[in-house]
Amino acid sequence: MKPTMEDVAARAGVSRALVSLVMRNAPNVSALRREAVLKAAEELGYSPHVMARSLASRTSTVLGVMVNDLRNAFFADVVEGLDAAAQAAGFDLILNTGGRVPSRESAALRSLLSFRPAGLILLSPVVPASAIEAAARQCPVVLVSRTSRAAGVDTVNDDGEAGSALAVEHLAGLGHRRIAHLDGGGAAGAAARRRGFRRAMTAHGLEPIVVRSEHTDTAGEKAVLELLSTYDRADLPTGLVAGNDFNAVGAISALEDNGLRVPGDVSVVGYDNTSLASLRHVSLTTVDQPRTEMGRLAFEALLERVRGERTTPVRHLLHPSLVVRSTTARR
Amino acid sequence: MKPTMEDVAARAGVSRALVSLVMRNAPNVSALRREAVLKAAEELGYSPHVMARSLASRTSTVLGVMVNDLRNAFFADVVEGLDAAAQAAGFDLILNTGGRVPSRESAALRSLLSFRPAGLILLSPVVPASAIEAAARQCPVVLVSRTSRAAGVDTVNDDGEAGSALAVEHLAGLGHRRIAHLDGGGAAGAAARRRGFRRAMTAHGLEPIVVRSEHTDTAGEKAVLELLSTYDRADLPTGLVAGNDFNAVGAISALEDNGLRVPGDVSVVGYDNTSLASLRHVSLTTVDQPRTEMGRLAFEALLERVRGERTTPVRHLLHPSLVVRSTTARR
DNA sequence: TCTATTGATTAGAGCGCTCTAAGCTTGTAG
DNA sequence: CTACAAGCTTAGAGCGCTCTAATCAATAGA
Repeated sequence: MKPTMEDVAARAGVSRALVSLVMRNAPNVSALRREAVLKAAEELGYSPHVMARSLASRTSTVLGVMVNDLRNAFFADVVEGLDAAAQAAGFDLILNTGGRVPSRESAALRSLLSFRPAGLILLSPVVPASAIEAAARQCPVVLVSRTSRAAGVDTVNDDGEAGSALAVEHLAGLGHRRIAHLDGGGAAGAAARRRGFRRAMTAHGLEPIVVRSEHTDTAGEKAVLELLSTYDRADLPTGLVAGNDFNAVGAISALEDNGLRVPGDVSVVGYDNTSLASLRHVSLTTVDQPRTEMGRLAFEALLERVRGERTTPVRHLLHPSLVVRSTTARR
Repeated sequence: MKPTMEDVAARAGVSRALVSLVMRNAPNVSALRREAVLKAAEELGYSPHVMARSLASRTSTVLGVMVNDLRNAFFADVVEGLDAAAQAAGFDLILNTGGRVPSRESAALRSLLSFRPAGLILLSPVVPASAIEAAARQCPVVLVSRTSRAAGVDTVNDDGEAGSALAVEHLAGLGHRRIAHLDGGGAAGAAARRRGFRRAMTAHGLEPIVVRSEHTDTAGEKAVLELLSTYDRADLPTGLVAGNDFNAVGAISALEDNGLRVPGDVSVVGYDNTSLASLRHVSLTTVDQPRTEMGRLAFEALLERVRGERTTPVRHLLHPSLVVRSTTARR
């Protein structure tokens, strides 16, 4: 059995309360006793029991994190940022996945709440807003990649509209006029990207072409085939703004299979700046969001709430940036 | 403030102990009272306080998980498998990263242990064996992608030797005689893969060629350039067993840049079967480990220990399989 | 009718800690 | 010599729950 505070106290010849003070390194403990306690703790291999501490102090150092899919590199990066910030501030993460299934997410949420966490960070949850608001009544909640109007909920999002606009501006700047967007459908963030594309295109006096697709490489291929069948070669869009990197890579494959060179004939821009994009073999021009930073900001927002420094909601909208590589060229 | 068991008891007109029984759905509670308690709990939005429960029952439903890098898709997959199994069995994960830095990992370990978890699962930790054994004295420990001789420690590893052998046999079967391995150096699992390569080659009466490399795409490129500079075109290896998928993709880029076609002139096999490998654009023949399964097995091993069903260590060595795609062809 | 017996319920101690209020030393001033 | 801070230390209640042992009601057996 692990030693308890009582054991340490006995060995150091002091009271349990004093051990407690030393462990929380409170002031007003004489150096003599402090040393003695530390020595005893060391010898016994004592370390405080977080749960007991949490119960007694009515405070929590636990943050509940729900991520719908860890395999998605985006979330993994956010969690990394989150973890780094949390660890530095002495918080622990309890992690759950909901798999983008509302019922499973609800269960995951309940499970997290039963820890009475200091706060909750939900990465792109699909549960109804009412469930989020209910959770927010128990502890501060930060949403990543999802919006909310609730007062107890902070949000951290990347500006998908701005990202698409960046891509459009890049292509337009290179002289492209016929530019198509491979739309991500119902995927997270797809709507904003589509909106941004439309807006930027009309702002440049260009006709927005939107092809329905998905955030996968096979869908990217299919979308290109559809373009090829609806347009004459001469009228084919010369610029493609893909829904994400996978989608872009699929599109590139299909283009090359059909004798079109990238970026010689068609320029392609991805979205997400995944590790895939940076491979020399792929070398995809793409839009990058500050993912780790998003995790850090989410934690920071939570911390402010936990500390009671802020009660009004904050809505972070992070600026994406364009990473120019080898799949885009002057028209 | 969240309602407590006392509140529910008061509302249902029963004792706190009865509420406790209902919450743990113990037998020997009359349907009448059970209903009343459940109703009261529902109305108050009550859910048990896991930490208090854990403290009182002297049991834990928390599993500590340390992963050195979540961005690595391998670990993310393992954690997914772990999480699914744990959730199904009513366990919660508390997650930490150690970043492959021994000192940070030790801190992470300490932090996990302060939760008095039911068990610990360490993914490819770099802390010294003594630290792992110390942890194992406090609770069962399962190691993933790392071996141990300690009696209190179970291990789950993929058979890297077998994986490399699979790749060699595939290439040899296609008629290749000059086969080189792009070695992963000190990366996790690299040693086993190298060993397996050597062994399989000599078993086939072939001369093993090993080029020092790393688990990145740029290192893959460099390794190929090195091969090109040391061999005449006619003597160049016709088969490459890369350290991992990224490495393989880098190698392919370099080969194509130098006028060699894949798989026309050179066949390339990757390792890990990452999402990258399955992209049609890449379509890499590669070795797949059952990653999610590894997570599941790790949890299962832990559960057996927690339940006291087993006290002798178990060493899982999982069989990889070959996924044949388009980067390998008959010589 | 009385006592076992069984099943349902509850009182109360205790898990390992925190925290308030009280107690004990000193040292210094009156 | 007494009074009184100021600085350390500790007693003890309590966090929300579990669990043992005791209580109580109801039924069965003699």
